[in-house]
Amino acid sequence: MAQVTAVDEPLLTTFGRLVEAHGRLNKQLGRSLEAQAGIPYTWFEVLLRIGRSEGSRLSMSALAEQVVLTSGGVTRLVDRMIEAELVQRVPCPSDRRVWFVTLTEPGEAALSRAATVHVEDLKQVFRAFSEPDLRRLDTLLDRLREVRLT
Amino acid sequence: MAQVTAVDEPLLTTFGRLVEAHGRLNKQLGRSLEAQAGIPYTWFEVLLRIGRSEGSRLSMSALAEQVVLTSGGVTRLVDRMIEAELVQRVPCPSDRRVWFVTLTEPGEAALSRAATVHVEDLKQVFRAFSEPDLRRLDTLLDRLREVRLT
DNA sequence: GAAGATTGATTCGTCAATCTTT
DNA sequence: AAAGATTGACGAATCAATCTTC
Repeated sequence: MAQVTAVDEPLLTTFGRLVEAHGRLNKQLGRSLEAQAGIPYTWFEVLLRIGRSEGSRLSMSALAEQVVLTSGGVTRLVDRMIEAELVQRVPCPSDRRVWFVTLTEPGEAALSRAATVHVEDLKQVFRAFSEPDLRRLDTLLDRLREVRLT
Repeated sequence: MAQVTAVDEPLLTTFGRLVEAHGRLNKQLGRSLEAQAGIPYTWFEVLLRIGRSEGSRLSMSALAEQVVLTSGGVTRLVDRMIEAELVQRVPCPSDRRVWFVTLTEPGEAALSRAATVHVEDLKQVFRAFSEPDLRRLDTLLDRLREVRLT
């Protein structure tokens, strides 16, 4: 009879599948987006998060929180996107430590184009998933993304 | 009446949640693993994949496929782990282009320790999830990780 | 010539330290 | 002193080119 260790725990496999699913999809969808819309997936995330936010603007730290990067990482990411003229830095009038990031005109256009491309890809990815399955997955992931390790 | 664009597509949100859930959990669990077991999550993945494989060995390319990295990325990853004496490169007798990676004695020990730590963390993460929910999530992720974009 | 693996150049994000504003 | 943001030094993965073996 084989010894049972932590290595056999099913939770390990479930989490491994999350990592693998993310890795594979991110790679494939990222390539497709880059090829068809000309921007990396990270940029798309930034454009989308800003586009969906209250007042269409996000502070650097709010953006970092949403895209799950460090503040230093976001500073550099936004630098590159400003270089590409897709976003702008706008000073916050009430707190001079804060910078807002907003979309430029070409930024909005890029968001719209990239979203169209990405949605088509996602339809393919989820082709074989039923509506109830999709809703279940969405709900489970929504709960999962809120989890904090104490 | 607001205009409906691709930006409003629910699939976009579902995939965004996958990315966010992965990002958050990976960051937290990675820190915990590094702090308590002394190895990065990527190393744990490598150890686990090898430990679970037929004959407890994997070729470089099989490893790359499983951990979703490029072959160049895996070469460097394995280099670091050899440096730390957790794995070994073993030549394939029947095909001299191929190198197998196997666990060393300390590698097996590290796998076992890290798995224990990681499983405890995962129990916390999934604390609020019922057994049926866990099974559903596992099944959905398993299907998702197989998807290939045509 | 194709497959497996490695290497050089580059890119992107992290960490820790720093600067400014509150 | 704490919070928001940026910077220098560094680590880890990618891509494209290369080498070896099939």
